[in-house]
Amino acid sequence: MEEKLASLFQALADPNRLRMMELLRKQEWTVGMMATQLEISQPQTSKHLRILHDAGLVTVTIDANRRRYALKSQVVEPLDAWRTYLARETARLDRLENFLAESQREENGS
Amino acid sequence: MEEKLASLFQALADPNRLRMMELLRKQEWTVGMMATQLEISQPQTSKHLRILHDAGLVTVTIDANRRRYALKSQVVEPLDAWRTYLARETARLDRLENFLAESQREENGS
DNA sequence: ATTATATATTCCCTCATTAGAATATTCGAA
DNA sequence: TTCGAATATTCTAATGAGGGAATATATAAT
Repeated sequence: MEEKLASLFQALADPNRLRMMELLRKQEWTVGMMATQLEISQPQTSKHLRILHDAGLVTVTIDANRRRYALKSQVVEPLDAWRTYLARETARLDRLENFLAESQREENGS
Repeated sequence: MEEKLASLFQALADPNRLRMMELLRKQEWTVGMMATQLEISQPQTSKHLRILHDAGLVTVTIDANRRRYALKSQVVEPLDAWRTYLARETARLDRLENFLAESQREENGS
């Protein structure tokens, strides 16, 4: 089990692939569309999509000489869970920084 | 944001570190305890725990010359979300396999 | 049949990651 | 202050991942 979960996280552990996942939340994408949107090369786009597909995170529909990639619906929830977590942590850190900045100002008596 | 999330997943994208996370769900652990439990070397244990700590997934309490590592409570939920997802997917695949095996038997008329 | 388009794959290079071994650091105990 | 236990760090070798360029494959259009 640990192995499988590790592969999953490995597939997600790349900024470009996460950007792809984000785009895929909204709609299906062909390789060319994605490459244009993300401003990365077509081969890179294909490679990253293959990794996501191998990890079972996306589906492919072959449509003539195009491939339409789509997000597996089951992935949305766990992905959101992490995004929520990260958003909360970031907010928490921001509040901490503000607090520390306040304390600093108070020390200076300004 | 993508960058931060990618680092998070990167930290989790290792079987040993996931085993650590699993152990940490139950209780706090010192480095030595974990090394023994997981049967990996002390330096490796320290290194992996450092990665988890740098990613903000665990906390450390310095206690004389020991360190007690604990899971940050906020990570339990998103981690569980993925485990649930994986369990469901595995179950789904198992059912599919069973179905295909059945179909095969029917074809043979046995 | 030939050509153009969309996508995938391969090769190569570079950089990151992992594990093991050895060493350094920290702290309590004697 | 010296010793031992617990932990961290460094060094090195092996493996893996990501990007660019070139090439291969598949399909539609002519």
